[in-house]
Amino acid sequence: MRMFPAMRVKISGLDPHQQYYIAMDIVPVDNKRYRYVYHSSKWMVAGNADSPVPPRVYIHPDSPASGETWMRQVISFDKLKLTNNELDDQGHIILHSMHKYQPRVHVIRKDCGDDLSPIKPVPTGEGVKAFSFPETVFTTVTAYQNQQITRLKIDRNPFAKGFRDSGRNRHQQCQL
Amino acid sequence: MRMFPAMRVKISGLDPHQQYYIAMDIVPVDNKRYRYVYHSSKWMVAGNADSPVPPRVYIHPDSPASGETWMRQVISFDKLKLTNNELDDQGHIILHSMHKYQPRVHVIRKDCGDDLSPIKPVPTGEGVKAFSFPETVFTTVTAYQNQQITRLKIDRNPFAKGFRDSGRNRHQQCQL
DNA sequence: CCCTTTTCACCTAGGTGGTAAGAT
DNA sequence: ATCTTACCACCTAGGTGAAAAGGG
Repeated sequence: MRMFPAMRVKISGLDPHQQYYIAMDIVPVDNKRYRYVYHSSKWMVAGNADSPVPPRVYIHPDSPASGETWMRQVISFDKLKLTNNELDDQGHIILHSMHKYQPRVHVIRKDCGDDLSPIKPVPTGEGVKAFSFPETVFTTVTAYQNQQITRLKIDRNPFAKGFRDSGRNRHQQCQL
Repeated sequence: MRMFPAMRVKISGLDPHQQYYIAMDIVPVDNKRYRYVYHSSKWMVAGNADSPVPPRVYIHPDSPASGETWMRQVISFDKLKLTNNELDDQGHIILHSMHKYQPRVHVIRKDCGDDLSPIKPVPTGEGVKAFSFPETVFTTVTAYQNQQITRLKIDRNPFAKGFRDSGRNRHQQCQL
């Protein structure tokens, strides 16, 4: 499934005439598993993290493009897909439920991206830079723990419009 | 709007490790305008062609890719879009209605595709080859002239499924 | 007990030909 | 008279949270 809200970034300082790949991966914040304590509305440590999963990378679909192209637009990662299926073969990013994660944005000069692949770790070294934003750390769930999150999603995600204005007309049907 | 059925090609003889763009353009077959004569079920010349339109090229969305990748798959042009609006700014291919056209497939070695653009003619010369298939010539219309074409489209295009099995249940509605 | 999966109605987004109205 | 456009019901394709069912 997709992330919502999606990560969106603006980039400056690229060489306008150089080609780049932009990619995202998602790394564990710590070595812990969490549970949500309802009465205190807090995430609490609930043991050690599950075993690591295969590394996956989301390569932004506009890649490769020139620095000029990347800098002209807001770069959105709304098509990135997550799964908790460790055997996934769709190229989705694999995460454990009930763990804390940090998304990272990678800017990769085209000549350094030869072994860039959705199923290999992001290359490191010359011509590759990584950026992460602490305010984007999140905790994975399979069911919402927090009504404020549910409200945010229903109010802001266009695909959830069916749950706004909820009471009326929702269960009427027509048998022809 | 899209073409249906779409052009689909298989390519062989590429260098597996060379990168290529694949593109399509659509060129006039002759300098004539046509009309359909119903009683004889034939297209007849009905004057000279309208004035030329801005050149457009559909660059296959998998471009660029290696010869190996291109040769492994059937290459479909089903996302290509046509319009009769000469002022189109969506990058669609512009055609006159009631004219005869021939689609062409272009194979462009990556290093020869530097000035490849949806709004410029396909480059020619070394590293660029064009292919056309006479059986794919077609005549443009804004309304179908021929019931066999209508039937083919309804029977084969998944989006037209609503017109199959036509009589039953089509006009029932439910007023809540 | 708590977490996960499945199924559902309800959306977004957009591709069909029919039909009636519009244009030349 | 003939071609074109705008609108419509009906599809495909797939993204929502709720609720029920499943699982350790």
